[in-house]
Amino acid sequence: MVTMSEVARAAGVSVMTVSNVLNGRSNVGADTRLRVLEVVEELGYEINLTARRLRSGRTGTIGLIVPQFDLHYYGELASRISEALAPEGMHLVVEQSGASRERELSALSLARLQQYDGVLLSAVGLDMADLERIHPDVPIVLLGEQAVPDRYHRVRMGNVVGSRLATEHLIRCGAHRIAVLGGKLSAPHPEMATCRAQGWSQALEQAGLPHDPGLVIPLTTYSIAEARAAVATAIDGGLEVDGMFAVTDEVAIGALAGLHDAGLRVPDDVQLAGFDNLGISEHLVPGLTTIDPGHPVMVAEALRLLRRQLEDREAGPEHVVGDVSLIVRGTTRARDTSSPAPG
Amino acid sequence: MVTMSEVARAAGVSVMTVSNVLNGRSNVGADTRLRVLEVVEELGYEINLTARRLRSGRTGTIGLIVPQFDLHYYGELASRISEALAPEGMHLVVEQSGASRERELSALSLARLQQYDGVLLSAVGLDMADLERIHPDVPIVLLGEQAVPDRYHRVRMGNVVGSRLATEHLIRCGAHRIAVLGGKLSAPHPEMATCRAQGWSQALEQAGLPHDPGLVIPLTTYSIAEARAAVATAIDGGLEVDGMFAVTDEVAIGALAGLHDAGLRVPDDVQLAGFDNLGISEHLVPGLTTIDPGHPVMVAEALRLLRRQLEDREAGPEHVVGDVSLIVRGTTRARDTSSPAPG
DNA sequence: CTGAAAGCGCTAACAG
DNA sequence: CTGTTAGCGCTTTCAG
Repeated sequence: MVTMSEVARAAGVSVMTVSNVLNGRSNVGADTRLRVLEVVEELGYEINLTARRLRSGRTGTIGLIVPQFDLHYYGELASRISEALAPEGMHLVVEQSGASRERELSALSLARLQQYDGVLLSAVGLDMADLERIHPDVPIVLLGEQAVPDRYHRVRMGNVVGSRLATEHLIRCGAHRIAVLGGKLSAPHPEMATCRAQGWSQALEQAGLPHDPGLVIPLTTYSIAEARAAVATAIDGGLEVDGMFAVTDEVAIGALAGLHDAGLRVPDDVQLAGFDNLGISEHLVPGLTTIDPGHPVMVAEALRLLRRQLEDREAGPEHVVGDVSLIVRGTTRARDTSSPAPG
Repeated sequence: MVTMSEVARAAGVSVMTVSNVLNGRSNVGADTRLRVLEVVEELGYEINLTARRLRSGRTGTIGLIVPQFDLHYYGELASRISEALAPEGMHLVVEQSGASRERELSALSLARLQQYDGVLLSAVGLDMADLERIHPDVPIVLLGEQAVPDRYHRVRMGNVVGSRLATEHLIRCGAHRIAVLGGKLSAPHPEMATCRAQGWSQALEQAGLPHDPGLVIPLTTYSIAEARAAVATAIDGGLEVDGMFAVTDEVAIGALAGLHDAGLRVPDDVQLAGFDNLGISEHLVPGLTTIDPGHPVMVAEALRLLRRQLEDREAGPEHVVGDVSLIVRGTTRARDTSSPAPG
């Protein structure tokens, strides 16, 4: 393990000069700089980031904490953020909180947070009280829908609007009985499933269509497998629908399989719309009609909020809501002109 | 920011005693321990992991470096490893190397590697020479197919066997002209695409079927979108096949869409098999016939090799190859008994 | 069972 | 432009 002082000795300079060279500071002569770099190369020296961090407090690393690596949404999110950070010379590391409150709390321990210059937190298990208790001195931006104390910076999607858009589209295309897959009518605090169910019920209400609890197919993990089983079971159990709004594309994929299991065709028997516009959604057969939450903007905003806090620790919290748009594909029919469009 | 010495002072003990309590060492009296813990709680003290790391060298963290977060295979891998590590009190952080050689090399800089107790590296852009040059003093386990210097510990899938199995199954089910999507017939060093193409050609050769370069549909990113376009283009360009072996499930998903674009039905016109058995593959419509690489065993082996090195830095390198198995689903037809099964 | 001293490798602050 | 001094917060080592 080569240290900086060994480099300094070999180059005949002080450690400070080596440090200055390595940090690109301009207070080093050109020839000295060159000699130092040669020795660095020669000895194969690499800086000890841990020591630098202990001394300087900066880490050069942003942490992203997500509930599960294997939900496609989070993989895409991580990928986007990582690419956006690279040009700024920062790098991203991703941790999985495992969706359990306990592990999420442990991921959020001050000890772990301190390892990052900033943290993007896509929490699901934490509630208001947990977040209230935490007083990190690391900039944090919350991604997602849970209710959070005002002092947190936060970026979230236009859940209600998007869900209403998707449901309205199903209605325009002729669906009259529309289930919500993964929806939740009430919860102690707003969360993704309740926000999206709200948009669904708003659209149905406005169109004078039923939106009773019988049309809600609840889910707990939002996995493809669970969604598939839930849909097949619901249909086999007598649920009659001609449309379905899935709260995420991930569960819409499960719905596609579950409807097929139940002997129903999409979009002929049941039309389907999702939310998230995953990369894969375009390439399903049929392509999934869905809501695009404007991923690039969301990522850019999240990083902007982080940078603001990095530059000014006292920056007042901002609360950004993304713009959504409807993406029409094959799981919904061409607009049914025989039935009057509402609104 | 509360420090250990503040806790010590408040508890009326030395920092060493606080350290001993926090590390669960047994050389502290029960009452002292209790008092320390009370003060820790009271002051909201949390250990500074950076300082601990600088002094002790241990980090409690394993790093996983993958080319891309948004390929489903890596998301699933990361999720599995993270869950397997949690019970051991270690935790996983994942980095994206971005598939470019440059960023992969930067992820592999000693500086970055030193931040982990061990590293699981799923490299793609690195070649033999790069890996030869690196002499990390952190335990590393390579996951994947690239040729690596002997001194590296390594876990890989049964690529050739699996691909042969998949192709043989297509043949048994009546396919005669079988393309390989994403295959590569030659490369400077073995890699996933060449290994899997090799299994494909072995099966065809043995059955006396064609396996000429015209049946190879090359890919560069192995993304769904690229695969879809490549398949549609190949078919539109006159490629006539009744079977297709996709080197990954990810590209098989693209093939499903591309074949549909080209007006071909799966499995009626073209049968399809993939490799990886992703979580989603079971839930496609039709379900994807694929090769299961035995994920749990691969993960367990990778962690075993890591532990071995952690316990004994001089542990001789091991080279593990996983067992594969064929998973038959709807993208292949029931066995075609009218055509003689080969072999 | 508890404590004092030393130092991990680096950088901030200042002196020359 | 370069060097010296001090110390980040912890754990190792050794002494009581």
